[in-house]
Amino acid sequence: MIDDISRFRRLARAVTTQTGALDTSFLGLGRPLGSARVLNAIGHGKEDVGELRVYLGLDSGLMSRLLRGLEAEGMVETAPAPKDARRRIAKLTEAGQAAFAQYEALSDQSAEAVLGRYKQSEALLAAADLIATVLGRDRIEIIEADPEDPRVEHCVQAYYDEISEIFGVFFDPQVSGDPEAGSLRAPNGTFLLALSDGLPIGCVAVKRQAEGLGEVKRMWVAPAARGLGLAKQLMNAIETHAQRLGLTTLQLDTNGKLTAALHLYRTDGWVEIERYNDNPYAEHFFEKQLG
Amino acid sequence: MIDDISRFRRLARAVTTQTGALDTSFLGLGRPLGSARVLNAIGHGKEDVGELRVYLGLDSGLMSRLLRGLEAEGMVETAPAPKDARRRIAKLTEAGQAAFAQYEALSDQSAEAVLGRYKQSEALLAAADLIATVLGRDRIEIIEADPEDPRVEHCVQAYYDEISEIFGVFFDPQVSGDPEAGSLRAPNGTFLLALSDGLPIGCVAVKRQAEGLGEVKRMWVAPAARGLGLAKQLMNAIETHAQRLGLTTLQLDTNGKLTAALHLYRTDGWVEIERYNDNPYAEHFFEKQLG
DNA sequence: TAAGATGTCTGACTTAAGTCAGCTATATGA
DNA sequence: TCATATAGCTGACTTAAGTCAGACATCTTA
Repeated sequence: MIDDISRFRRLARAVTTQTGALDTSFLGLGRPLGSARVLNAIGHGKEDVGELRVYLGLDSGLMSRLLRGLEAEGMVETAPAPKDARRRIAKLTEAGQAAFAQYEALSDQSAEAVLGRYKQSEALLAAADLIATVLGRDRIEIIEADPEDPRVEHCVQAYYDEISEIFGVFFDPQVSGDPEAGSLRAPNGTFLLALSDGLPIGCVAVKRQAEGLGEVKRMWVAPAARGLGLAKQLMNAIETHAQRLGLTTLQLDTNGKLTAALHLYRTDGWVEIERYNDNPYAEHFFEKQLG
Repeated sequence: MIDDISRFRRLARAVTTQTGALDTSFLGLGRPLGSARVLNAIGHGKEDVGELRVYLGLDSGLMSRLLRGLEAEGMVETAPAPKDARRRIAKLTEAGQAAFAQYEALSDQSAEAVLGRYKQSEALLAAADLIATVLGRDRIEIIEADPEDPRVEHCVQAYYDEISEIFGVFFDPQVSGDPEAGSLRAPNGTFLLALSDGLPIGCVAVKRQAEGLGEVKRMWVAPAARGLGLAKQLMNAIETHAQRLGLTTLQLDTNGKLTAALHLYRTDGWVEIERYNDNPYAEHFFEKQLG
């Protein structure tokens, strides 16, 4: 009755009821659900026909017909892909974008209706982030991003907020942007961002300090994504990128209060070394040889 | 990009992807989704054909045909309702129950797969409860239940755990059951239980103290259901039931630490009165005239 | 008890969704 | 450059899903 699995299945029912209602309302716009799904997927940036097919799980014949229908309606235009003329790229026309905007507005309304009627919506959103991230853990992507990308800035801001909180000191997030931004992009470094269905949930950066020597910085995982092994994934990814930048040794500093981080470094091939900088908040220093 | 509505919509996508996968796996059992839905709804206790139709949102013709199909398969038997021979009641046969059990096993497996791969599953479950309850707020039902119903006991246990926590004292939940159980059922009182899609999320009881005088007890709302106005709904419901029991005045005691409760009573027609018992944890005493 | 309402069923549809074999154009690699 | 693989398209299907009008039995109420 009140066992864990029932509790969790209840979530699926609740969301499905809600989303089912949305699907039905999608029909109100007069287009069958199949075409509506295709139109929305294109609107969300899935433009390659093959990718669309996989994403929507459709047969190639059906896909083709649905696209043909949307073309006849004037919602979509397709053209061969420049690099491979067998593949086709679908794009929304202006009318298509307008239709897509209508669907988006419907979805937003339904989300807003729930959020607006609940007072502690930050708690609700945190719960939503957690569940969406756990469910989507197999679809987390780690991408290279510019330090001035707003999604990176969101993570860096959260990172500074958090260490300010932990150390009871105010770390200036340099509202004008990360002062080290320049050294955190190629060829002197790189910034990696973890995305779960578009939401930034973690980051890590590396910065070249000397010939062959790099320092790992800005390691952060969103609260909703902790416990999924994302930190380890990020570290693996940054090591790979560091090697590509020609780095052979990595260093990093951290603080004893960050126990999860300490544990990760100690079990992931890092060796504790002597203090190598004068960062007053750093207590532990690590090094790892790559390759 | 990271606005509240996108964050919330992301949840719907994540759960739909997950549940969509389940729907597809339902097809693996060789029955079209429509019949599978009907079979599952019957298995979950929706036996009245009319209720089934509303619940699944189907046309009466389609409903009838799907039932006929399941009957032909030997999964379902229908019979006229005893009280109204126009209505029909559908029941699973033994074969039907076996098929239903297969679907349940599939659903459990998929929930278990997610839960099992996440360490802090209590956090995940709490988040799931919160979201499911908020989404299902319009479908919360308040029912009369026996004080020894396991769902009531679950709430009472949680109630005692919580006040033990708040007052730093151990309140004995009387493992053998609520000692006042007898006085919390008709004709001397009643116990109300709030259910959200089957999950108990709150309770309240009333107990006759004298001719026309009742006392409200065991008022509790689950953490996941706070902020939805459920306490007020429960109070309204218990007042109605108290009137039916012939009570004209209600009393209750509470503690200053329970600020939300205090605020509710003060704004819901209750008048603060003198201490009327020797409960050492009670600091405030209220009374309300009914009718 | 007759008139109207209700709940379900059936037949005759329409539409959407999905499948499959075979076609064409393009790319790839020995 | 020729065989083979790949991506998408088309025609000819099947199946599922949904709609609608009317039939019938049963209940309700004036």
